[in-house]
Amino acid sequence: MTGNAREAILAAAKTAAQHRGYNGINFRSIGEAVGVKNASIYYHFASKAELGAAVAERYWQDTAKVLQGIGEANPDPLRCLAAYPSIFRTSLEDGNRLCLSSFMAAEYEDLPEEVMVEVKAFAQTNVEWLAQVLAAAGLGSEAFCERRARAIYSAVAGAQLIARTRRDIALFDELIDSYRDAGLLPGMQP
Amino acid sequence: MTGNAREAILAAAKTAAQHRGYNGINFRSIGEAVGVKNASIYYHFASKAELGAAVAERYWQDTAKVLQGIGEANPDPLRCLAAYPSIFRTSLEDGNRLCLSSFMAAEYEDLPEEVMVEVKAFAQTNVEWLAQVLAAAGLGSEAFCERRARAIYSAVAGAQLIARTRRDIALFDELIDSYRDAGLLPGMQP
DNA sequence: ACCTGAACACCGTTCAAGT
DNA sequence: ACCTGAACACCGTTCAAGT
Repeated sequence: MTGNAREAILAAAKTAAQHRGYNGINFRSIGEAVGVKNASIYYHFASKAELGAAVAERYWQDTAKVLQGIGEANPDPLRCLAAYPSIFRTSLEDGNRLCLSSFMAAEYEDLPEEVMVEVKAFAQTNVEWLAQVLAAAGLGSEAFCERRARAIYSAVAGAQLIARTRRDIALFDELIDSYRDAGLLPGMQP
Repeated sequence: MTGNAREAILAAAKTAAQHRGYNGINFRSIGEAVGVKNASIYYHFASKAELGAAVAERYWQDTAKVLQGIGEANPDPLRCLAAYPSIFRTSLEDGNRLCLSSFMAAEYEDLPEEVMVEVKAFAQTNVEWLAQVLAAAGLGSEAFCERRARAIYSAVAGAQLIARTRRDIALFDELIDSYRDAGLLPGMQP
């Protein structure tokens, strides 16, 4: 049963971070949600920075699993690429949340180094997965695929950011379609 | 001479917001920078929300002027489009700052409605300018140009967000080049 | 092993008071 | 007309103390 409160704190902090970013992680609110006093959180996490890093770490690890699942469910690399934006779309669907990484990218001046490390790991996970799938689709050299992977990742993150501002999932879909029409994303509807 | 302290407060708040977002606007720090006590700021701005909205409003108005300048300096619409990303690049050059709008898009759950209105005006200004230039370049129907304008804006904003995280302007340039190679941005080096 | 109350310096905000 | 000091509730954090 050990780690039960720790898990609950982590879950509450993740929800808060996805809605309001690192700055939105509030020890008193989390304590309330979990059923402990805010001082108790320090028994489980040495600081807000450590809690934030733990949230971000788990976040990119979860995303890595989802990406792996997409790869396994879609033997055709072009289908994988078509499914990729759904990760970002899901966040918007689910309470108009922003990708944790984009959030923290915006906040980064206030971000402790240990949190930043995990944010970078998230981007790295996405880019590596995309580069690999682009290569499997035979779309170009290794260097080209990595370059294009970075472009896709940043464009999709931008689409999520903008769509969120308008609370408009249809706008997100339109932006992704435009990327596809323009040739940034390899063609094919999901 | 009236409005002198008001201007100084606005300038200090703008700098803070460009580095740390709306949450980074700190009345005590701004008071110190301006040479007044934090309570005095309330004489000029009724609340942090009003100050934030004033900062965001001036920000999109300044950007509108820069866009107009690009249009006047480049009779060729394709040259205008090639110059567009420079607006976002300049922020990164100048202290690795993020476009105020992207910042506030990330923070938006905490953003007072009056600030949000100005953030949307910034996006609108960019998209309208882009759509007009795309149309002038004869790149398609009005509907197509507006759609593509939104895609360019969100992709460039995403590139700035990601490049900022790595404190790497070269990455920003590479992403923009990739967008151009892929066909999202009409071709031609700036 | 896990939690708490009380305190700290810091924040936005208010307000009565000063010039 | 413009500014201030003192107070408020709120934050992250610490720490001695409880079970």
